[in-house]
Amino acid sequence: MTAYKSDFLKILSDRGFIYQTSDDAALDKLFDTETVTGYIGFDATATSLHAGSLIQIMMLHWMQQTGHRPITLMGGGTSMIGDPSLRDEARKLLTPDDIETNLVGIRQSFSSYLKFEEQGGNALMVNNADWLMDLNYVKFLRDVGQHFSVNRMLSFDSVKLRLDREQSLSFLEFNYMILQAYDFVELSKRYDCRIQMGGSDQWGNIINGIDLGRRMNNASLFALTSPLLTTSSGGKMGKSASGAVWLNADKLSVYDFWQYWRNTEDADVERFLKLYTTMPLDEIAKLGALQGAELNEAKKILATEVTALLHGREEADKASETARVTFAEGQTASDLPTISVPAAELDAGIGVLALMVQADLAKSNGEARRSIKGGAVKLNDQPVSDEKLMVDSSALVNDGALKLSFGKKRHVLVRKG
RNA sequence: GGAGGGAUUCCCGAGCGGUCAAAGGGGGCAGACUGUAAAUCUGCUGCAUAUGCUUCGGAGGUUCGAAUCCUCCUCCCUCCA
Repeated sequence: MTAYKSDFLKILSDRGFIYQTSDDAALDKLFDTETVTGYIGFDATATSLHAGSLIQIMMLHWMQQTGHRPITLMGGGTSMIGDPSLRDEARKLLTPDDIETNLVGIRQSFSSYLKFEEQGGNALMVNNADWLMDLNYVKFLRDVGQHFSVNRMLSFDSVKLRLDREQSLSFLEFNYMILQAYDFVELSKRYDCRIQMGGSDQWGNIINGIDLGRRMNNASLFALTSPLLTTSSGGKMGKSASGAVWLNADKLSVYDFWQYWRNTEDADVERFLKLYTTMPLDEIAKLGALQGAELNEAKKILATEVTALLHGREEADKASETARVTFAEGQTASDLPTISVPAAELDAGIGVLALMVQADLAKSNGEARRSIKGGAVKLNDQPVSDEKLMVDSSALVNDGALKLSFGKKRHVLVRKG
């Protein structure tokens, strides 16, 4: 890596965000001398983003921190079509209303990292539905389609892999890269957006946008991609016990979010500190140098810092304290994720299996039953061996709550509600 | 348009009339060991439960009995036009 002069690229490079750029020198100069507008595209297929998108979000964050203007492009238009790659028959298409709801949810987590206009910042959130939905097919083909060579499109990895593996590739999907390229050009026209960032798998698509921009408007556009993140043992980022690591608190409690980062593998701690926190690099180096069990301290800091960025310092500290009480002292902390069971139901007694499901510790009675057989379930720290066990109000020992545990790490408090 | 091949549980992939809720691997979860880590080993991995129910692209049919055979449909792939 060359030594960058611009603050933005220097930080990104030092912290491990950069995989590839389209023109190192020119890009560096651009960021060093101008206020640059850049964007990253996101799906609008769920009401929340998850940890897998966090690296992209952090890039935008740094962009704004170093004086530039980040744009989050929501794929409202492309989400309308639905991703054809998953071939389980006709996935339910998202309605405009669904997408609108999703955008609201997603915006919520973005605002932890970026300052939008109403927060006194210059960040923008735009939706590609604004220009994609009204395209005229013939006009589009003439204006845009003429610039694409199918020969070349076929040579892109995303396409080639599919063809080589004899998997089907719909025409619709084939067109995604064109739409994405068009997005870039449209943004450059509307907002003078100069750079598109994304994961390294997006390289081909971004390059297409650059070419298209040059051909249509003689614009000079840039690409920057980040490495595709996996954990050291090869797992995908953003997955955990209960599924995706959602950013919105209503989909994943702050405590569980904290726990996700707390359980980072040793080998990933330093890398993650650089990518997902804003801590100074020299401090990170110190933490990363810790060995063996001491590394656990670094993991706690990682968890708290990442959580603080998203949910605020106060919430992060609370999660950290809850974890300390739970694990270090073996006590029952009152801030563990909590569910309420109607008083009448609890007085009458409820089966453990049902309770497990209600607490979201099992997806079905069957799964709960199996976990009990496997010795994974504890009630108030006492192993549960009888799947028919009835739980009633007498189990509320800790301050009006009972603690239901699945494995060593997942605990839920049950209260009468 | 012609000829052939294929669609299996989260993924890959066996099965080719009963012993199939369906081999094996991956992934995921739990247990043991640890440091709330990794690696390793073990167990679990359709739903409900006391021998019940719903699964093998879809709809019918043959049979005591079908993921397995037949018919039609849908989608995919390869070769030829």
